[in-house]
Amino acid sequence: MKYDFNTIEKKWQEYWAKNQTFKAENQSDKPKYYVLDMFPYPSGAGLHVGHPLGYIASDIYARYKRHQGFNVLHPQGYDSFGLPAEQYAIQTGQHPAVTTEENIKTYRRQLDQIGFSFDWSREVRTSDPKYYKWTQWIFIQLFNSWYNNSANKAEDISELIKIFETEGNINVNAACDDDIELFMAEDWNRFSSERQQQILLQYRLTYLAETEVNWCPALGTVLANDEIVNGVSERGGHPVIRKKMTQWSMRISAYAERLLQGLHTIDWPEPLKEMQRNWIGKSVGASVTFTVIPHVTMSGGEGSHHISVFTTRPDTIFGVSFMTLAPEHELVSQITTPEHKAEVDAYIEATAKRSERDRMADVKTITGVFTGAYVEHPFTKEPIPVWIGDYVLAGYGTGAVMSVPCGDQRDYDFAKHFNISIPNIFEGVDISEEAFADKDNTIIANSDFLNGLNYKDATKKVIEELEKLGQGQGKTNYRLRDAVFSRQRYWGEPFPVYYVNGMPQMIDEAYLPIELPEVEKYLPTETGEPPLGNATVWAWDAENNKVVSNDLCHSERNEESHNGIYPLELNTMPGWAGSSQYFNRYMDPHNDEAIFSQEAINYWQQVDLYIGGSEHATGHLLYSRFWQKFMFDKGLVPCDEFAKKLINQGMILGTSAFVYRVSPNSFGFDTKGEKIIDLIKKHPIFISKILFDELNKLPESIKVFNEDLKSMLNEVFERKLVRVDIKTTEIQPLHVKVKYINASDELDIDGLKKDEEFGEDFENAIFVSDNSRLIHKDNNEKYIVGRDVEKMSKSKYNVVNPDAICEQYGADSLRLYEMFLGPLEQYKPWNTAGITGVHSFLKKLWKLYFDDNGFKVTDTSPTKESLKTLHKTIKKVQEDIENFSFNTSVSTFMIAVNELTTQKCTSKTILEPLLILISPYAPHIAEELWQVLGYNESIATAPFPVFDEKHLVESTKNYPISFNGKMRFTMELPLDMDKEEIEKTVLASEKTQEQLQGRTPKKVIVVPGKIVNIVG
RNA sequence: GCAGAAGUGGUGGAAUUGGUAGACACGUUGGACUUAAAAUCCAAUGGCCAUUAUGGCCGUGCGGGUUCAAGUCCCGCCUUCUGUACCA
Repeated sequence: MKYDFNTIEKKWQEYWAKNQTFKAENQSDKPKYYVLDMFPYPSGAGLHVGHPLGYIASDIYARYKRHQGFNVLHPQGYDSFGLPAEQYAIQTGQHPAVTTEENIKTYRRQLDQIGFSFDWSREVRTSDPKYYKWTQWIFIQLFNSWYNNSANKAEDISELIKIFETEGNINVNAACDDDIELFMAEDWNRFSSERQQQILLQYRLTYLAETEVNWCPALGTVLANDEIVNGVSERGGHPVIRKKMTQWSMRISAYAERLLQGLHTIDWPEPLKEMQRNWIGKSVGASVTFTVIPHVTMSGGEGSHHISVFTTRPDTIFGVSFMTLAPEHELVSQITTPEHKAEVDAYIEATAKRSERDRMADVKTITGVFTGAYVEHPFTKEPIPVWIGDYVLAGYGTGAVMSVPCGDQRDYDFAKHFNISIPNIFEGVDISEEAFADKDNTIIANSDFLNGLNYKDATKKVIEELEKLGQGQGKTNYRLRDAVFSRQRYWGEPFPVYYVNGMPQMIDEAYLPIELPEVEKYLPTETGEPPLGNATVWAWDAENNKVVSNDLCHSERNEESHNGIYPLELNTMPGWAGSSQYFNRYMDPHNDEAIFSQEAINYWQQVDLYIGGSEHATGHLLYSRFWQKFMFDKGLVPCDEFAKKLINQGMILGTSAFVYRVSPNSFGFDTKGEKIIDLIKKHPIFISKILFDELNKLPESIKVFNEDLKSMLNEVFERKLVRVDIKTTEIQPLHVKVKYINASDELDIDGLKKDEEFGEDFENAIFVSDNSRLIHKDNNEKYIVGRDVEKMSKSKYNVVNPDAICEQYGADSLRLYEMFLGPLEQYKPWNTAGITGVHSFLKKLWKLYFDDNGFKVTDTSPTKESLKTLHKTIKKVQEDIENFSFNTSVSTFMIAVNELTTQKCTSKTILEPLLILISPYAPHIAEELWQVLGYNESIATAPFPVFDEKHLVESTKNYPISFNGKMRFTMELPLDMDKEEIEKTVLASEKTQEQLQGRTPKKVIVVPGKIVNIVG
C-alpha cells in the first residue's frame, strides 16, 4: 500500500471537525494551557493565509501539550477591521466587511487544509457587534476612570489641586492626595457643571484633546506614530503632515512606569522588551525653572515669565551658556524683543513649512535664531541668552532645554555655529574639539558648590539646592506619549459617545452595542468630516436611548439640542482597539452578560504562549499590556500581564523584482523650446539595476551628469539636450509583476507596457540596458530586473501561496517543511527546493508500517538498538519542542526513521510511540497509522511517550584521541575505566606511538566520558 | 548616531556546560534497476596537496588574546539585518 496523502488528509480533517476533537473545556481537572497566535490580517477582497509559519509552530505546541495531558485552549478568530478592507471598499464601492460568510468559509478551508487544531467553537470577530460591544464597554470604563499610577502623579495632582484651590475656593489638605477620587467627590459640586466637564476631560484615562496629529491627506485619516515609517504612511507610503485636531486620546503615559517594570515579570524575547523600553524612553533627571529677565516690551500679562526645562544632567548647570526653545514653544512670542521679532517670526514660519520628513532627513544643518531675551541663572544670577532652534522638539520634555555646550554635542555644535561661549566645567578635560558627555568620568569644576564632585553626587547636591530656591526638583521623564484613539474612517468600532453642548457624554452600558450605521459611501464628507458624517441615521435620542435619524439634530458637536436628540461621535476606533482584549474574550466568547465570566478568567488566567511577529512590539503588544493593567486595576482580570510567554516567529519572505524609475523632476537640463519635463512625464525612463547601483555609489544628493543618458535622450526626443542631471536620491525602485520576468531575470518590456493595471504608466516608457543603451526592437539589448528579498505583499507582486505545496505534497509535508526551513524566529526567503526531502521522509515513515504485502507491524519484542533509537528520539524531540527548536526535531525524526529502516524494525513497541512523537508535526499521517494500529480514538490525546534513561546507557565510549587539540583517531574504551587506566591504554596503543614518533608527551589530558588530549 | 540580532560548505542549516566542526536535508557527480523516463536504492561530496593503503596542511567575517582544547569565552575591527532617531 502506498502513502496516499490526499485521501488521508481529507479524511482526518473531516473527522476532527465532526468530532470537535480540539474543544477546550472551561473547567477541567486537567491543568490548563492557553496557546494563541496573533490575529491574522485580512487583506483586500478576501482573506489569505500567506505563510502559516506561526500557526504551524503554535499548533505543534498545542498538540504537544494535549499529549502531555493539558486542557488546551487554542482558539482562532478574525481581526476584521482594517484599513486595507476600507480602501478596497472605497475603490469598489462594496461594503468593507471582509468577514462575509463566504470569505470566512474560504479562510476556514485554507486553515483546515493545513490541519490546525483550533477550537472553532470559540471564534471571535472584532467587527461583530456582539464582540465590539465589549470594546465600547471598556472605552466607557476608561472614560470613567482617573489615572492613578502616573510616575509624576504628585506633579499632576498638585496641578489639579491648584485648580480646586483657585477656582473652587477649596482648601485642599495633603491627606487627600492619595485618594483623588474621594477628594473629587466631596467638593465636586462647587464647580459649575461646565467646568466640571472640562476638568474631568483633562484627567480621565481616555480624554478629548486638541492634539497635533499625523494627518495623512491621501488616506483621509490620522495615523499613530507606529503607523508611520520614514515619514510616510506604513500602508501605501503616502506623505504625512502635522495638523491640530480634536481627538480621543488614551492616557497610556499614566502607565509608563508600570509598563516598564512589568517587563521584568514576563518571558518575552529580549529584543522585543528592549524595543518597548526604548519606546517608553524613561530618563531620570531634574526639572529646572529659569526666570526670564523682564524687558520693557515683554507681552503676556503681569508677573514674570518662567521657562522650565528637563535635563538629565543637572550637575552641569554651571556650564549653561544659553537656552534653546522649540520654535513652537508658547513663550516664544511673548519674550521676543522687537528688534528680533521679524527674524524670529521668519524662522518659525520656515520651520513650520518643513515637513517632519525634511526635518528628519537633514539633522546636520544647524539652524536657530536669538530671541533677544535673557533668563537668569538660578545660582550665578548671570543673564543667559534665549535662542530658538529646531533641534529642540516641542513634543518632548517641556520643549525647552538648558544648553550646556561643553557637555552635549548638539549644544556644542549649536554654540560653535553661532559663536556662543563654551565654558568648561569639567576637570582635566579638553573640549576644544568636541563636547564631553561621559557621565561616569565626570569631575565637576568651575561650579561653585559642585566643584570636585562626580556626576552622581553633584546631581544630588544640585537638586537639593534647586529645591531650596524653589527652582527645580528631581524628575522622571518618559518619551511615551498618549495614544491617539480616533480614526476618520468608516470601518471601525463606533464610539458610544454623544455630545451635549460640545461636551462628550457616555451612552449607558445597557444600550450597547452602538452599531455602525449604513452609509452611502465610505469617503469623508464634502465638509471634511469622517465617513460617519454621511450616515442619515446617526443621532442619539437621550430620552429613549436609541440611535435615531439625524434629521432632528445638527451634526455639529456644539449645536444646541433639539428635542433631546444629540449628535453622535463621527470618529471610529483604531485597529488596535478590538485586539487589545480579544485574548481574554476567547475564554468565554459567547457571553452576553459580560466581556467574560469571572469563572472563565479565573480558570484560564492569561495566555500561556503567544506567538506573533515582533513588528507589533510598540503597537498592539504595548496597548494590550496597557488595557490589561487597566482591567487588572478594575479587578476584572487576575493577572496584570496578558501573556506569560511570547515568542516571535520570523516571516517567510518573497523575492521581489524591481525596475528603477528616474522621476521627471530629476532633470534640470537646459534646452530650447518646449518643456522637457513634460516630455519625460510622457516617457518615463527606467534604468537598469547596474546603472542604478553605480549612480548610488556616488555621494548622496549629488547631481549626476551622465553622457550615455544624454545621448540616448537626444535620440528619443530628436533634439539637442545640453545636459542631463539626475539626483541619485530621486531614482525610485518600482515593483514589477513576476509574470513579465523570465528565468534569467529578463524583463518582458512589451508585456509590461500592455499591462492594464498600470494603464499608461509604462506605455511610452524608455528602458535602458546594463550597457547604458536604449532598448528597442532592432537591437538585442536586455533589461535585467533587480532582485531583493522582502516581506510578502500583494503590492510587491511577490506573494507565493503555500497552497500549491499542499496540493502536490500534502499538508503534512508543508508543515514539516516550513519547520525544517530553519529556526522559528528567523526571517527566511521562501524557496521550495528542499521540499522533496521531507516528503520522501514521510514516504519512508509509511514504509516502516507498510510494504508491498500490506501492514507489517508485529508484536515481536524490539531489539536493544531500536529501543535506543526510540528513546534518544523521545528525549531530543521533547527538549526541542520545549525550546521551540522545531527544525532540529524534524532532523531527529529523519535520523530515527533512517535508523529504524536499517534495523528493519517492525515492533509495535517502537512504532507506536514513534507515531505520537511525530503526530504534532504531521498529524494526518500519524492519525491514519494510529488507526491502522487498531485504535478507534484519535491520536490527539494519546499520552506522550515517557523517556527512559536505561535504554541509552552505554558500556563503552568511542573516545576521540587528539594531539595538541587536533583529533587524530578514535578509540573504543569502557566507560567505567578510570583516568589513569585510560591514559595508560591510550599511550600504549600503536596509533599513539605512531603519532608521537618516539617523543614523550609533555602532558596528557583525560576527561572521562569525553575526550583525550595529548600535548607533545 | 544609539540599541538589539546575526555572519559556519554550492544552498537551507546542525553543533548541550569550551571537548570529534559541517548533523539532517537540498543540490551536484558516479553507479544499480529500467527499452526509456519517473520513482526507488547505493556510493562520493568543505578546500588544497598527496596517493600504494595508511595520510598531510588549511578551514566557522577579519586581527589579536585566554586555554591542554575556541564556531562557542575576552579585547579590537568589518559587514549585514531589524528597531529607533536632533529625547536634552
